[in-house]
Amino acid sequence: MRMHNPPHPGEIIKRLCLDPLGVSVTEAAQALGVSRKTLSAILNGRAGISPEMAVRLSMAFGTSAESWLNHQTQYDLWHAEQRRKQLRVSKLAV
Amino acid sequence: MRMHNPPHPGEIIKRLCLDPLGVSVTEAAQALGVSRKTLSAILNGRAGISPEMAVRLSMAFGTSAESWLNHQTQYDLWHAEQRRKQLRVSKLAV
DNA sequence: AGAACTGTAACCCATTGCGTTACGGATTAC
DNA sequence: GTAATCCGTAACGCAATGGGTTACAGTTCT
Repeated sequence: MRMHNPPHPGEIIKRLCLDPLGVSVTEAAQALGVSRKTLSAILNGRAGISPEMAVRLSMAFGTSAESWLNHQTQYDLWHAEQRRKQLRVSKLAV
Repeated sequence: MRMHNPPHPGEIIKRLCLDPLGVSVTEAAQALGVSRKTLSAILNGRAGISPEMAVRLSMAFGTSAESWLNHQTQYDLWHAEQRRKQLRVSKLAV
């Protein structure tokens, strides 16, 4: 289990895609075919990357959709793990 | 991109966890701390594995939460990829 | 027959992804 | 100094989804 809070995938999109290309949020949103608000929410960690958005990212930036979704999974999982102790679950197997 | 429709994670839970242990859906739901309906929906592919459920599964079956979430990610991604052609996205990078 | 297990429909609730519209702040251009 | 951009974000609405409870029908086992 990861010790440190992983960055939300939005930071990664900004650092690895938008910044290097010098693309504005507005331009990127138009290219992705989503509203500026939707992309902004992702970039600022107020929304996650949906499966469809992962495919859009792969199409616009020539990356793998899987990697984006994995970033999101790792992020979600870390937060879920933080609440592990609050879950009352009995063991069914060793 | 995977060619064949991957099984929904519910099938995997049933085949790898419930069946080998001879645990009923009712028993497993109680152990997991969720309603029978919730587990049934997952097992029959009418619901996905949420991050919290992945942690529950890892607690009950001694498996890794990450693997369960990855199964779900692969499943979701495959279905999103099926609609890739319907997405109008412009390329921003080579 | 009776008990246990299962799938599932009908509701309710909270969350979340996405859209549009609109506003205020910051930055840049003229 | 004024106008144009760009950006974050609040306020709505809509649809989907995870989860709970209750309830009914169909199996299977005792």
